[in-house]
Amino acid sequence: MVALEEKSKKDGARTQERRNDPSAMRNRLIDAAYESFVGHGYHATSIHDLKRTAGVSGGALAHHFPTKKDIGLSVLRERAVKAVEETWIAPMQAASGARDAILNVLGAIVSELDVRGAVTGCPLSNLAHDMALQDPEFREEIEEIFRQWRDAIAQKVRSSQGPVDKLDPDAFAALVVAAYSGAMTMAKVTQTSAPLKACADQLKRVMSDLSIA
Amino acid sequence: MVALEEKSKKDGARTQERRNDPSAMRNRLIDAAYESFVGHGYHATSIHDLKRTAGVSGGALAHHFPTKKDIGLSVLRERAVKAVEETWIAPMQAASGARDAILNVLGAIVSELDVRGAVTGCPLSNLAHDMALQDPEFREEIEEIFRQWRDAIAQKVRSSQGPVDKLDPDAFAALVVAAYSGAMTMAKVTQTSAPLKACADQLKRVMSDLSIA
DNA sequence: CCACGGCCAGGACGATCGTCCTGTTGAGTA
DNA sequence: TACTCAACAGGACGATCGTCCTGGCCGTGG
Repeated sequence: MVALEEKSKKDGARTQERRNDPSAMRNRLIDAAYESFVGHGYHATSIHDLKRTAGVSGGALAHHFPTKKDIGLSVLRERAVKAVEETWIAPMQAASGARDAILNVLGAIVSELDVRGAVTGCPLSNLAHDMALQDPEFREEIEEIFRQWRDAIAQKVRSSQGPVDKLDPDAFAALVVAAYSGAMTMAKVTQTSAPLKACADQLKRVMSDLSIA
Repeated sequence: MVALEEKSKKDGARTQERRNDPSAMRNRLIDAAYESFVGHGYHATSIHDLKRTAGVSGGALAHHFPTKKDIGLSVLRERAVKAVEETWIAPMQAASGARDAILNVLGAIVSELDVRGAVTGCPLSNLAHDMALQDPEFREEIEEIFRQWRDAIAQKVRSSQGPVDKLDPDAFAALVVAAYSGAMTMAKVTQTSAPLKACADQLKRVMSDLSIA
């Protein structure tokens, strides 16, 4: 360390095989951040944790994301919105009836929870809880994602029910999102899929009684 | 501080008017911790924040709560459990019918949100999200509180419905808790009581259709 | 009244926080 | 090939984290 510089001793353990690939580097960073923010929380995740799990240097991180808030916003805008889109919005739009679409999504998530051991909860809900009140920009971003989520469900409910039904599609969509989100919170706490199963069963019965196709 | 000791100069700005009152000191600490943990989150709250808001010294805090985890456990056991008890369990047990009890609680909370400007969300849900996976003891404690909460609702539903109804009280209680918890998450994100109102309306209709008294 | 132990003030401690700085290397451009 | 700047490595920086230590004060049992 003092005078014995061994920068290229043999060839072993080079510092890094550096190759400039900004977008890949950026994606590694956001992916690691999304996983950690969802799994452990925004505040519980340190910059050092991200550097370690993503395997990047401080310089690279600072180059792509000057502050932690920048990472948080990018996670919301480029990962959270996509997760909701793939898990909920796309299946809703693709399905023929609202009832089956909702129950299928819930069933798929129950299966997924049963396969893997741990339950980390609803990603968006997790992010919402410790990011929403942290910064107004966070809150607005999350609010928009929730809105699109509810709208996709409400839209399908609207097109699936008869013209004379006096059910409010928006309010019912809010109930579905709330029930799922809250059930995932309890699933996270109990580390089982039981709360989600119970809510899915109840929603099934409710939709039958409310004549939602 | 060196040689010029001015411990009783006139009488102004004494260090502290110390009076040993351990239980009051402890309560101030837990109250401040509960408020901050619920409002800003467990990880987002530092020990220094607690010392400042509660107005206690480091020595006092270390005496009553050696570690941050100790504060967290005490907040769960001595405040969170009581909050759920007062807000939900007691009203459920006191009411004659499950339907009115649930709708009254939801209505009261909506009014409360409208009175004050900000929405911090469901206290237990907030605590659950960034404490449950932090420590197994946290998780078990929160799980037990959720269980008591659901049981109180299920118990009232059971005693409010006819003997031939094939509704599962436990599953329906899970739906109520999940819907409320999730609605409060959205209310926190939108900073309005609208999501909670929507869910309350839907639950009202659902309970009518399910013949829950 | 005295001594003793619980109670509490204030600050030190190493670790780690988020950010920024310096220097080097990669890959286009001319 | 020579130049240039974005992309990256590695570490320094002050601030703050959670914890613990020293020492003085309070109230109670003897």
